[in-house]
Amino acid sequence: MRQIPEATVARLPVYLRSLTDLDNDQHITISSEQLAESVGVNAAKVRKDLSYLGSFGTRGVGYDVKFLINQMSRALGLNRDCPVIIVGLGNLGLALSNYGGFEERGFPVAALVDSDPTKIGRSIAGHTVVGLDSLSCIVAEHPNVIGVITTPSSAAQDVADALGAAGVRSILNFAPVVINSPTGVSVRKVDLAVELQILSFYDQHRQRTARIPDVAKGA
Amino acid sequence: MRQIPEATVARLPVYLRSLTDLDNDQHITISSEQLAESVGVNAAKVRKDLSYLGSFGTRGVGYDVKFLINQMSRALGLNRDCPVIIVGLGNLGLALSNYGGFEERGFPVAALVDSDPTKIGRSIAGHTVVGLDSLSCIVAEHPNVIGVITTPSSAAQDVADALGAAGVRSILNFAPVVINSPTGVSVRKVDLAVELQILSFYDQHRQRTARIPDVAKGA
DNA sequence: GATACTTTGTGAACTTGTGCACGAAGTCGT
DNA sequence: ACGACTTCGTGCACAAGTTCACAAAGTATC
Repeated sequence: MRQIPEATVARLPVYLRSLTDLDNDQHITISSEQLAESVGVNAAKVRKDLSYLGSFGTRGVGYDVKFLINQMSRALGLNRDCPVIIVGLGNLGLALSNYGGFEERGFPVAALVDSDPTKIGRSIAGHTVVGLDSLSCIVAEHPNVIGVITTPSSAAQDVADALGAAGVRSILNFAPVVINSPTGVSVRKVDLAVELQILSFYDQHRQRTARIPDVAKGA
Repeated sequence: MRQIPEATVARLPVYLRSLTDLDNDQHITISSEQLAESVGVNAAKVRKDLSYLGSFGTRGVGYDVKFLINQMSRALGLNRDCPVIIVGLGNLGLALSNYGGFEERGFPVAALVDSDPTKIGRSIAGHTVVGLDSLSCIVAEHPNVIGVITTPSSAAQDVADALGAAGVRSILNFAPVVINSPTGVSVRKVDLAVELQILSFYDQHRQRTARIPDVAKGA
């Protein structure tokens, strides 16, 4: 099978969610047209994207919802155990630890980590906070774990390196700083201020340039 | 001045942060090469991006850091008052309300909104929760306010419509659902599960495809 | 002031992503 | 079984974004 384009990969999770909703609503099959409408893109794009996973559609009918969910989950690696470690228990880290959204969507919290000795040992949202030295242990137990960095910017690079050294292969970075990925580690960044600033830009320029670009790509 | 490409707009906030850091470190000027390194992109791209704002560099020297910060802030509309309204005080909404990161980065919280009568009137992080009917009042006081949706998916579209009707022109949506933008409103989406799923994909495919794409574009 | 050096700004090639349009392949009704 | 109809899969042209490469424009030194 050919290499899946980056733009397509970024859309697969969005399709997957729509499909899950449709499955819950008892839909058996769906056409590219319908799926396209529900995620807000072009139907041809949907078909092209899905075709990278294989030829799963039936002409004249559409795609089997359950089957597609299965294939897509497999492609995204969601049939494995996919826990997260939250590193940095400041405001945002605490918030995310108490936010149940991770587990709910198939990414259970494996551990909470902080370097502050006064925080280590505390219990937060059912987890006992451990130190950075416990990383390798955690990774040994959860080989596919994803590191979530919610430390201050100044600590982010060091934490990323520590995660990499401990064998973590994927990092989601909330610290507002560009991280130099350790070798073999992929990093994605989420930055709320950046999102707000982009919105601010388009708001300020709205008057002169009527067009408001579709900004779905922001995650 | 010509229309600024979308991809460039998404990078401006990242440049701005690097420049702010550099300014704090007493740097007076910076070359495109250095700035490129600090945000992890190609130097030519930096120059082209900055050239959309105007010809602010000096050949043989580079860019004046403070001047560039100024121009960029103006372009992003950050010299205005840019508050946010958080709508939906479930787990994530509460988390973000208590997270101080918004104000810290120039986006003070103007109000907390929920539709649940048992939540209205409560005080959270120094703000009294109000109902959806108060939206127009808030917008009247804060014309450039950005709506942050942290409701369950099922309520997101209705809230977006209510925000649009109240005069909000920018929305940041955390609900894992595609919103149909009310006319004249720009919407950006942040979805943590999507980010994790993308990471999961590349992790699973790492073995066979050595290349790990640089995923900086994720916000 | 002339020469060597640095760095910008941008035209042009190249890569990636999008959308159309249409043949292929299936279903459905008769 | 056959024709009408639906929908997929994909080749192709076009648009957007990236990178290269180099002239232009400045600084620094002697």
